[in-house]
Amino acid sequence: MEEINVILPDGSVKKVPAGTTVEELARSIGPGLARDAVAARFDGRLIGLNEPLNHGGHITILTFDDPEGREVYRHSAAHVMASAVKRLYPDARLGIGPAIEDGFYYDFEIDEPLTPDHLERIEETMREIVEEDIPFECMPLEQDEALDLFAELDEQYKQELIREMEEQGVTAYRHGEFVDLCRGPHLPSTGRLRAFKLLSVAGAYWRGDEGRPQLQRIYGTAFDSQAALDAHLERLEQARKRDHRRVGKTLDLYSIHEEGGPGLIYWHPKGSVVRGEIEDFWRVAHRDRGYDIVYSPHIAKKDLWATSGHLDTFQDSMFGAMEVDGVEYILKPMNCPFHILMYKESTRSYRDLPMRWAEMGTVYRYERSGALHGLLRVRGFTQDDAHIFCRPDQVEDEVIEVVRLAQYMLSVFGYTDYEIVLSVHDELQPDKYIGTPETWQEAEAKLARSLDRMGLAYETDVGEAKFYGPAIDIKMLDALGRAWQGPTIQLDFNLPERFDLEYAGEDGQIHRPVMIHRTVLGSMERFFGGLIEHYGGAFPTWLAPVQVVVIPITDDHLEYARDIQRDYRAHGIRVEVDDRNEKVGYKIRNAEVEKVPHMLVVGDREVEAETVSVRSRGHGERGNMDYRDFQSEVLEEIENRTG
RNA sequence: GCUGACGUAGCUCAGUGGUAGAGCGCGUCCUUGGUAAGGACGAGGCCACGGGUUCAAUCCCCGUCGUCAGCUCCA
Repeated sequence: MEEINVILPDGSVKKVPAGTTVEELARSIGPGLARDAVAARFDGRLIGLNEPLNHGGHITILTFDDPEGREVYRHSAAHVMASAVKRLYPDARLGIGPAIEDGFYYDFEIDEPLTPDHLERIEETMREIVEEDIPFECMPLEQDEALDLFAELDEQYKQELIREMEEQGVTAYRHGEFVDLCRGPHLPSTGRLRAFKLLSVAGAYWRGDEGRPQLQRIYGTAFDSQAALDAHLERLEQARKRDHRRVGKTLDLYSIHEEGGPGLIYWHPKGSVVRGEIEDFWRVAHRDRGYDIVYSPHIAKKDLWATSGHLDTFQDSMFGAMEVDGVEYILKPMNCPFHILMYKESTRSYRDLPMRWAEMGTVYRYERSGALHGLLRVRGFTQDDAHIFCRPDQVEDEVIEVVRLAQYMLSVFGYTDYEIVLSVHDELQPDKYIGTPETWQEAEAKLARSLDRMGLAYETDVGEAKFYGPAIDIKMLDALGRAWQGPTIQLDFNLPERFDLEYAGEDGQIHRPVMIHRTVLGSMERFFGGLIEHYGGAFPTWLAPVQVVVIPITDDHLEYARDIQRDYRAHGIRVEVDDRNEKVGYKIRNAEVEKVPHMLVVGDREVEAETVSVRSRGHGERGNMDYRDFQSEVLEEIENRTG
């Protein structure tokens, strides 16, 4: 038989008979690999384990540890789920069912609404299908054959997909009685699935279009071992424990009230301390970088929003008008027109530019009720906004300075990793934007050049630009590796045009300035929500609502405890005395649960020696220290924002 | 906004067609205890709101509001 050479990832060459399957190849390399293999990449093409190798080439055998292997594995799990659903609900119509990050989903049209009980039954049926170990078979079909097949199966959504396919021929995959339109590849058989779980069910519009039918989407996940699945579920549980809505409640940071209206945040004293610290820090950081800090009103006449273009492109997000003296006013959804009015207050010279105006500006936006989410998606929020008015030749440098500021601010809050996205306009949806194609291209090019000059890697997202200009969006990764929308830097040639902004150039002529809209934290609400989860509620000392708790052992030590409180407080430390009639252990537990950074236990020994017995979050008992020495330590920790 | 689930004490949650329970928290008292929960007693509920069915509704049905999981949309 003819022999072929397959080249493995390490460069070694393996000689095998032509027609050897990937699985056989894996077995010849080692039993471990044979056991874990799920698919392979052969000369750039993703193939299944059953596929015979008919010619030589480069091969990488993929396991669950490879992202692509994971995708194949979970996609097969989605098929198994779909076949289970069809067994239980033969009338169910199939939508699509891809693998996604951390799992998979499948969309179905089923008359009966699915509940968690249904999921259990589906999961049970999936286990049966896995037990039956049914082989996955690939079926290459011509377009019209496929159409006939799915017409016969009464799968209208699949038919729609086939009709829109441009390439010649399609493939379907079959296991047992179940057939699905699918590019593949798949696991060799259903028995290869080792661990899976269905997680939730929710509505999802067919093809993401609100105007089309809503299907029922079942989410699930699959892993190559029960242990890995358990670990993943444990991670979900850990994330749930950090949920800012839960932590915000237990730590008494903020609330939302049905009586007051959804999406409106009430900052409690403790949450307000954190916010105040963030704002103080923010102000200093901005003044240091040449920003002026301004304030502006909350409402303005409707005409202003017509001039800015908000009425045309942002109206769906704006609260309705209120009438004052026969004139309509609108609650501000953005701060920019206000800063623009201030800019126009006097004639500006090129010497004045750049002008950097920053404002903690509270804005209101109408968000659809289903979009609201804790602190992350609200209807009233305070942006750490700023507008930089500059000359065209200053844009790139200004953008770079903003990115640097953002990097600095994020690092202070412990966000060391982030992803940068260049959000550009979508030429196919011109009515989403104001301005001409030329100005858009110029603006997008300037942003890209700034990033290039900094040597920063970024992705480009088409259609993610604001209505007035493109943006650099920075997504910060938190302690659990999740991405949060953070700083955004938006370039705007359009509003200066609409408001006819001017400055006198060195040449004595009138010129048009450029505006940079930017936030480095986003909004106080969203940033705070992210921060709560990032730290799991255990704020570093400089942000902690209570920095030190003094714990007297008995009432005899109360006076000393209060002396310490007075002294620490006079030095600006947020310190409380736990004077309740409880035992030390109880008070310590309480302070631990509230994630107070430092506890000072004081009893006879401490009163005698003017010391404190220190217990710090994450360190446990640290022994006795002079109370003034420890105070210096805390002050240093706050000053340096460590700890 | 859409689909589904949910809404019971301050919080987390049980529960039943015959007007309600636990733990934590809160209050009072006892206790003065050395590094993650001492004990006793007590207060606290229009069972989200509005209709309907029923002799009787917290429970069943409808609607409204809100929350949650998503979809869609965003700082």
